[in-house]
Amino acid sequence: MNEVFKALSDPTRRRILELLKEGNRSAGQIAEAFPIGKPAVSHHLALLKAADLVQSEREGQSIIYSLNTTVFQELLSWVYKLRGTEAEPGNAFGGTHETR
Amino acid sequence: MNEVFKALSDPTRRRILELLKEGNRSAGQIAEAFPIGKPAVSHHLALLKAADLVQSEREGQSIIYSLNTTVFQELLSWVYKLRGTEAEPGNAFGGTHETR
DNA sequence: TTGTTATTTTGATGTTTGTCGAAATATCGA
DNA sequence: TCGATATTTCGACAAACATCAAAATAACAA
Repeated sequence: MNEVFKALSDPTRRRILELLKEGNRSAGQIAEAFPIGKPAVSHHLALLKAADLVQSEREGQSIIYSLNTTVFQELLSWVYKLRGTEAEPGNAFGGTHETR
Repeated sequence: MNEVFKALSDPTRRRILELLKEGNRSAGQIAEAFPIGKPAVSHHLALLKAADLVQSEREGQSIIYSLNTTVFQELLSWVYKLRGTEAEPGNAFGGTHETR
């Protein structure tokens, strides 16, 4: 979980996630969207992958990155615990464990 | 918002938040709960305060810290946007804007 | 195999960060 | 005011981090 928060602490990495939200992208396409070099982006992607926030799959010469939304649930749980009100919905219909 | 993520990227600061969830504490009480010195804890508290994650109020010689849960809502919104399913509940009864 | 494209790894550099001890600031009680 | 307690600020330092240019790796095409 520490890796997740560390990964989210950098603005570039958060914008990479927001970009991947729009659709899967190759490492090169992601790099083009930022004013930093490809090695730097590659490094950010490695950190995001280590945190399990993204997945990667080779497709020919390219490597396609995509969001891995499963980890976001853990993140949400952590925030909910702090906030006190234990809503923590898994979907739009209500909580997974109501607290009353 | 960047300050929030930066603040959450350190394990000690996250544990401070979890400690304050149990109840308000003075800076000294917080420092006692961690194996690092008081100046370090004071620094962490300053970052948490700059991120608006905690509030502080002087009470005699002590300064009492408490959670400021309002910022967590922004944090939740950010995660929800990424996750795709726009549930984003403000309470236990459902979303603030259903997406269908 | 040779050359081209896509991506990562390496080595180096400047910046930021977490921590410390010591000093400074603030409040209270005698 | 003086002394004790509580907290923060200062100055310094080592570790971690983001970035770069250059080299290395991997897949494809000719």
